[in-house]
Amino acid sequence: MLSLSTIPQERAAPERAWQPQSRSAPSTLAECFQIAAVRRLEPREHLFCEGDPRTHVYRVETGALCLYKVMADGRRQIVSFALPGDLVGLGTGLSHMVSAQATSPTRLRSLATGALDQAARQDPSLGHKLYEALSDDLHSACDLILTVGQRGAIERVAAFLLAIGRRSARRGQAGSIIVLPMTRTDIADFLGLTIETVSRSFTKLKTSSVIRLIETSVVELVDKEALQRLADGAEREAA
Amino acid sequence: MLSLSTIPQERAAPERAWQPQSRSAPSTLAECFQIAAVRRLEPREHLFCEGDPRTHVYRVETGALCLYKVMADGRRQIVSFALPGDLVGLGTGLSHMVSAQATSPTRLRSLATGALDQAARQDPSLGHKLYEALSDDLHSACDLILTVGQRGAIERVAAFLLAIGRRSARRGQAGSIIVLPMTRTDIADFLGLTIETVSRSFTKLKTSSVIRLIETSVVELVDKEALQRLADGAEREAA
DNA sequence: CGCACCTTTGACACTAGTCAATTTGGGTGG
DNA sequence: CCACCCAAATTGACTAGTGTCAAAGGTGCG
Repeated sequence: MLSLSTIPQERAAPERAWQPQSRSAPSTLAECFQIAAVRRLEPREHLFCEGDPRTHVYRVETGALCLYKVMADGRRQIVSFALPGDLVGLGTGLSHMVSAQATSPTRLRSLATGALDQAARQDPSLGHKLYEALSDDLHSACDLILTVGQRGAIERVAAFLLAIGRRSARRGQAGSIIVLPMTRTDIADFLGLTIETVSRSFTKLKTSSVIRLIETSVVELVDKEALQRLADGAEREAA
Repeated sequence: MLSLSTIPQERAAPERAWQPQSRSAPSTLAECFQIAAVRRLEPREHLFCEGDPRTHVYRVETGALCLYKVMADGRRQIVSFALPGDLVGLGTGLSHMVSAQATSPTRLRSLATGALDQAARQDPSLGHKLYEALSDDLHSACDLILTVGQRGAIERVAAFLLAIGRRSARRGQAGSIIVLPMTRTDIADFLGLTIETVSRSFTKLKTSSVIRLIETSVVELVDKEALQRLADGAEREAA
């Protein structure tokens, strides 16, 4: 990460795209996005839908998006949550393979795929950064496959809370209090459960004093070790 | 990653690695692997385990691998099957994020990551191919998340058979007869089901004449449209 | 203040998991 | 060639964990 001290901050409305502040082409990912246009989304507003042409790559500044797929009969599976710092829209297809919708008020920056590709051609290390970001996405996807394929309801919720906790920690939010910038429905569609089961799982974790519900979307992870044990499936007769 | 210009040969078969047929550095992915060392794996033999240092990238020639993660208590989730033509071991981490095990007699070629990275630096289009392969893996992972998170047992098996069918078609195996180079246990661990449930689902599909079991691992997809409807969740009161 | 929407809680149904027995298939040795 | 053996697959009976349906709180906004 580089110093953000001198970065031109965008303010509210006009959101001009960029002014060529220096003649040198941007070479780092951070520099690319510093000159990128800002966009705001209201909760439930879509950034793009599955099948739409893939025109831009986005970086979440604040708020959160969910990336999801839907089946013909309406069942929805959220494949990942994009939180501040995350890139959205990577990949090589001509069209998006998932839909992207804000789950809370969200600010993000957008960069035309063409511009990014060109910058990557000029600077291979930038290309590597994109490769790395995609690799991280795949890593997260594998973790979710494990969770959804093997864990029971409480295990899934425990794993989810720990994962969100780790991500906020990596963004500097120390401490054991985490904010969930999404509804129970979103969590359910992410974990492959129903809202009722998610709600019941929260209640059980609360009752057993492993977590504390400060608000419905603000959770204190009181006992992370216990949460980890639950996520790993203690409570079984061991294998 | 260091340069392993003299690629480590696996013992066993003669299978000489390469004869420098031309002095020009290989530039396409296919060329890179044509000069790569061959390796053979027996069923159940591991190529690498989760956490092992990531030293090589592999391409499956014949046979099949499963890539999986295991939980502390032994539950296993297969994250993908690598079939002929597929690349294994991509990504940027220092160590593998999954284990890789042959599910049938398998022949593959291995390329040191350092050599591949170097080749990619010389030819950006090769780097793009790797990026594309990783993007495809992510795409497949998302499909599996949808399957495991939202579909019922028969829906999962139907979707699995169709996916395998599409993949063999892409490799030139036309027709509706597919070979499953893995056990029922592997299929179960891939779909997040038990072997009993997988077996019962096969039986139901067979009974309703949607598939025909030529051998336990050779299936004829008699009615692909019906299979697709099943995978999409017809049989529900529509949403 | 009251209306929506989200969340929580309860009662019941049903899918898939568990446990157990049987059948099938492939390989080995007499 | 056949008998046997082991592993994998199938089938059955029963159970547990989630989903479904329904209703009752909470919370925020107009």
